[in-house]
Amino acid sequence: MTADAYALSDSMENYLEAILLLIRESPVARAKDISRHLKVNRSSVTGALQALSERGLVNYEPYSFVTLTQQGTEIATSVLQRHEALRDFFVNVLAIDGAEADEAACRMEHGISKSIVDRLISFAAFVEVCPRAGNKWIRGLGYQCQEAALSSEKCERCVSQCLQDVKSNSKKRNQETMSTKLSELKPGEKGQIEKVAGAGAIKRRITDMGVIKGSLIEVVRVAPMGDPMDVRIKGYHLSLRKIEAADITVNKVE
Amino acid sequence: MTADAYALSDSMENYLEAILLLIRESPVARAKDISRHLKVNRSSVTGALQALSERGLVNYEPYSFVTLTQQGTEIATSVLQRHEALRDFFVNVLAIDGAEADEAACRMEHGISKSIVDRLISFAAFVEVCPRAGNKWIRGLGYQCQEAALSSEKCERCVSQCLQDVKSNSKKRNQETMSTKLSELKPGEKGQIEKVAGAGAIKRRITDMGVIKGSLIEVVRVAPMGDPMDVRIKGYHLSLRKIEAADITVNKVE
DNA sequence: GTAATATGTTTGTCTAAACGAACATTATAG
DNA sequence: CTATAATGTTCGTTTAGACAAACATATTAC
Repeated sequence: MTADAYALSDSMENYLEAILLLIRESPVARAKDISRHLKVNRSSVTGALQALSERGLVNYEPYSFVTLTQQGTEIATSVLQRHEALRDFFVNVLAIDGAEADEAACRMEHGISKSIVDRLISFAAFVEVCPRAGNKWIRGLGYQCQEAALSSEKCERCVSQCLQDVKSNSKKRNQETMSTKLSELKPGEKGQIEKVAGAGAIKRRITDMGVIKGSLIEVVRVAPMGDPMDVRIKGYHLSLRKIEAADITVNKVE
Repeated sequence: MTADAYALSDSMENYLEAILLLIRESPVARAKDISRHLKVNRSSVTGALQALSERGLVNYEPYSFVTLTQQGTEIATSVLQRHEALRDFFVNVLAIDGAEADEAACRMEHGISKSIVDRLISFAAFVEVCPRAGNKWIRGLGYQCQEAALSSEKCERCVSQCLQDVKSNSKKRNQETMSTKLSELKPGEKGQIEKVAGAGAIKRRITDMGVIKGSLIEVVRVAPMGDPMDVRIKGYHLSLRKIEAADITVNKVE
C-alpha cells in the first residue's frame, strides 16, 4: 500500500470536485480553470495537484493537462453527490434560493455521511415525486402550518387540502402520463424509472448506483442529435448514448 | 473597533461551543475539560483561549477559569443552535441514530447559514408536532413510499392512511390535552406555546428568539424542587425559574 | 519562426492549528 | 505545612494550506 487511503482534507476534496466538474464540461482540466473555479492562486493549484498525484488520485505531469484516476473519479463523484444531495434538498424541500443553497452545500458537503446523504436523497425525491401539485405539498404543510402557529385545526385543513391535491393531480396524471422512453425526454424533464431493459453494461452501471424501480431520473443535457445525453440520478451524473437511453422506460413526472 | 469581527474559524467555533456546554453543566469551564471534550492537547487549549481572548470572546486570565463574554456567548449559542437544528433534523426527520447524527452535526454545523437553520427548525418542529401518531407520518411517507418504488397508488394509500392517523390522533388529543403550565411538564416532555404572560424580562427573552404562538418548547432538566428548569426552544437553551415557567401556557405534545 | 502573451511552476514566506516536552502554578494528601 | 499530583503554560516543531514574486514553458499573433 504505497499511497495510503487516509481521509482527504476538505481542501483536497474541493480540488477533486472542481476537476470533475471541469472535465465534464470540456474534456480537459487546466490549472487556470481550477484556479478560477476555486478562487485560489495558480501556485496553490500546482501544489494540490502534486499532493493528489502522490496519493494516486490524479494523473499529473508538469505543464500538461490533468485527468482523474479511477480512484480519484470515485472520490470526486462521491463529493459531488453529497453536494447535490444537499443542494437539491435545500432548494426542493426547504425552498432556499439556488445560489445560497449552492454556497451552503459547498461548505457542508465534506462532513456529511453516506447514510445521511442516502436519506436526504430519498426524502427529496419523495417530496418531488409523490405530492405533485407543483411541489407545494410539503412546503405548504411545513411553512403554512408554521405560520399559522401550528394550530391543529389549520393543520388538518392543510393536510386535507393537500390530500385533495394529490388525488386530483394523480387522477390527471394517470390519464395523461404513460410509460415513455428516457430518450424521449428533453433537458430539465424528469421521470421515475419503470424498467431498465437492454444489455449488461449500462444496466449494471445504473443498478450499481442503488437505483430501483421508481427512482427519479432527470435529463440534464442532450447533445445535438440526441446523442449522448447527460442524466442525473440519485445525485450521480451519467452520460448515456441514445440507444442506451431508449432501453430505459420511465414515467414522466411534472 | 479593536477586536475585529472577522469570521471565526471552525476550530474557534468549536472551542466556544465546548465552553458553553461545559459552563452549562458546571458553573466553570476548566482547560482540562475543554481539552477532553474536544480531544485536543492541553497546550492547544491555552493557545485557543489566548486567541479568543484577543478577540474579546472569552474572559481569560492565566491559571484561572474561563467564562464567555457577552459576544462570545452569542456566537457560542448560535453555533450550538446550528448543531442542534441539524441533529434534531437528522434524528426526528431522517431517523438517523443519535450518535451518528451528533457526529455529522459537529462536522456540518460551521457552514450552515441562518436561513437554512431557520427552515430546518420549522420543518423538524412541524414534523414533530403536526403528524402525531408517533412521528410516523413523514417517515412513513418518505421511506415506505420510497421502498414501494413510489408507485402512485401506494403513495396515495399512504397519504390516506396518514391523514386518518392525523385525524383520529388529533381528535384524541383534543379530548385529552388541555392548556397547562410549562412548570407542570417533566423532563423530556414537550409542548406548544399557547401564551406567554408575566413580566417583561422573560417575555422579552423568549420573544426575542422569534418564538411565536405554537412554537415547540421542550423541558430538558428540572432541578430538585422544580426550580430552576432548563428548556429548549428553537434550538436555544434557556434556564427558567419556576415562577417564570408558570407564566407560560403550553399545549402538551406526545 | 520569433516576439509577446498566457499559463504553469518553483521558491520562499506566512498563518492557523496542532503536538510534546519542559517548566510553572495550583490543589490535595499526609 | 510540605511533598506530590494534577492542571495550565511556554517553547520549539510540525503540517497543511495559501500567497506573491520570479522563473519556465506553451500558445498565439504577426
